[in-house]
Amino acid sequence: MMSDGDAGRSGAARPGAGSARRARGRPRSFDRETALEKALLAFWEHGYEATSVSDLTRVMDIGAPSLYAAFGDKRSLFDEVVRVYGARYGSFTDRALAEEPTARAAVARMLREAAAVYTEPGRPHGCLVVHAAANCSNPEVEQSLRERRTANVAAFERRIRDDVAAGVLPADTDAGALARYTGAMIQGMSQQARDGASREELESLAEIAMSVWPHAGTATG
Amino acid sequence: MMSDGDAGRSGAARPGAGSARRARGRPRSFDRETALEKALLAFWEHGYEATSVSDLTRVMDIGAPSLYAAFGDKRSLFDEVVRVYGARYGSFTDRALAEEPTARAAVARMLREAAAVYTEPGRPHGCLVVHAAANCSNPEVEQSLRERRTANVAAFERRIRDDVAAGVLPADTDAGALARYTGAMIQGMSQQARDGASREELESLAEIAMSVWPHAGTATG
DNA sequence: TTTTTTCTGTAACGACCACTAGAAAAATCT
DNA sequence: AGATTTTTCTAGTGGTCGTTACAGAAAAAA
Repeated sequence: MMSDGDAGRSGAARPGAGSARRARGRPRSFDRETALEKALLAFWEHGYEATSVSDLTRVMDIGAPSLYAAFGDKRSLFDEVVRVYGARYGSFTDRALAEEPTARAAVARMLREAAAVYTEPGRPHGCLVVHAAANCSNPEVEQSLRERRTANVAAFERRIRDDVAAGVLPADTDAGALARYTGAMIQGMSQQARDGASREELESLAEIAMSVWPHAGTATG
Repeated sequence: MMSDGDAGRSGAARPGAGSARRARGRPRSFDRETALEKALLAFWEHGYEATSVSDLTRVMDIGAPSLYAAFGDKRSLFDEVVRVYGARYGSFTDRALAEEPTARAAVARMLREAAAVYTEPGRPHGCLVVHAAANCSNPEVEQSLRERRTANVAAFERRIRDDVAAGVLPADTDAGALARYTGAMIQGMSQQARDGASREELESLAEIAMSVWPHAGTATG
C-alpha cells in the first residue's frame, strides 16, 4: 500500500556499528527506534493489557508479522519499552540521587522534576512504571514493574542512610519510613498527574512534602 | 446440579420491605448481597477490566444469565460495587472529616485508618477507587472513579478552608495544595499497600506525612 | 390442575485477543 | 541472470471477551 507519502524505507538501520555494508535480505521498511517510541507512548498512556497488538501495529504503522519479527512477542516488546522508558524518562531520580550533595537536596530535586516530567505537554501524564502494569492479568508483568518501584524506594533508603551515617541527618532518622514516604509521595504525584493536576499544582504539593525534612544548617522555610 | 451442599435457595430475599408475601415466579437460588460482595472483592483485587464476566460468575457461583438478570450488565454491576465499597470500606474519610474537631485531626485519623484499611488481612490491599479503573479501555468507567477521587480532594480542601476561616489554621495556608498533598499521600499509601507495605510501615509513613501540618496549640511531635 | 411468572442451565452469538503459516516482494551474493 | 536471505502482506488460527436466545424448572395465581 505505502499510502503515507515516502515515510517508508527511510531508516533501514545499519546491521552493525561502524559497518556500512547492508544486511543480507530485504531491508526493514520502518525505523525500529521510531516504532519503539510509538509503542512506548501507547503503553505509557493505556498500560500493558489495555494496549492490544492491534493498537500497537496501528500506532507503529507496521504489520503484525513485522512487529513480531522485530520485537518478539507483546511481552518482550513491553520489556524493551520499560528499559527505554527508564533510561529516557525515568532516570531523573537516579541522577538526582547521584548528583546532589545530600539526600534532602536529591529528593527535593526529584520531586520538583517529577512535577515537570509527569505533566509534560504532548506526552502521557504520570509514570509508566507506576501505572502501566496496574490490574494486569499477567502476574509476571505486574511483578516486573513492582520490582522497579521497590528498587527505587530501596535506593532512596540507601541514600538517606548515607546521610545519617555522615551526620547530615539526625541519628534517630527512620530511613526506611522516610524512603517509603518519598516513594509514596512520588507515586501519589503520578496519580494526581493522571487525574489532571498541573505542573504548578504538583510543585506546590512537592514543596509541602519537603517540609517534613530536617533542614541541614540552612533555614529555607 | 446443586452440588455444593444446601447452599442454594437459602436467601430468597423478600420482594418488598415488610411484606412477607413471596415474589411471583421462581425464586432466586442465591443471596444477592453475598454474590455482590464476592463481585466486590474480585473487582477490588483485579480491577474492572481484568475481572471477566467468567471470573465473576465463578466467584459469585451463579450462571451468567442469573448475573445479568440480577445486576444488569458488567458495567452496572461495577457501579453498584463501587457504591457498596464507598459505603462499607471507603467511608472512613468522610467520617473523619465530619467527626474530628479540626482538619489536622481529621487527616491524621484518615491516614491512620487508611494504614489499617489498606492492609486488612484477608482482603485486597489498597483502595478500589484508586486502582480498579486504572488502564481501563472504557473511559466512562475510568472517569467515574476519577470523579470520586477529585471529590474527595475537594472535600479535604473545604474542611481545610473552614479551619483557615475559623483561625485554626494560619491565614496564608494554601488549602488547595494541602488538600492535594493529602490526596496524593493517601493514594501513595494505597500504592505502597499494593506493593506489599505492612500496616506498621504505612503508619510510620503517615506519621511523617502529618509533620507538615502546623500544630494547633498542642505539641505532638 | 392449569396457567402465569420468574429464574436457571446450556449453548451459543459476533467481536476481539495474541499470534503465525504461507506466499510474494525486495534486497544481497554468486 | 539466478540463488539466497529477510521482510512484507494476506489471511487466517484457536481462545476469550461480554452478552443473550431458548427451553426447562420452580414458584405463585387461577
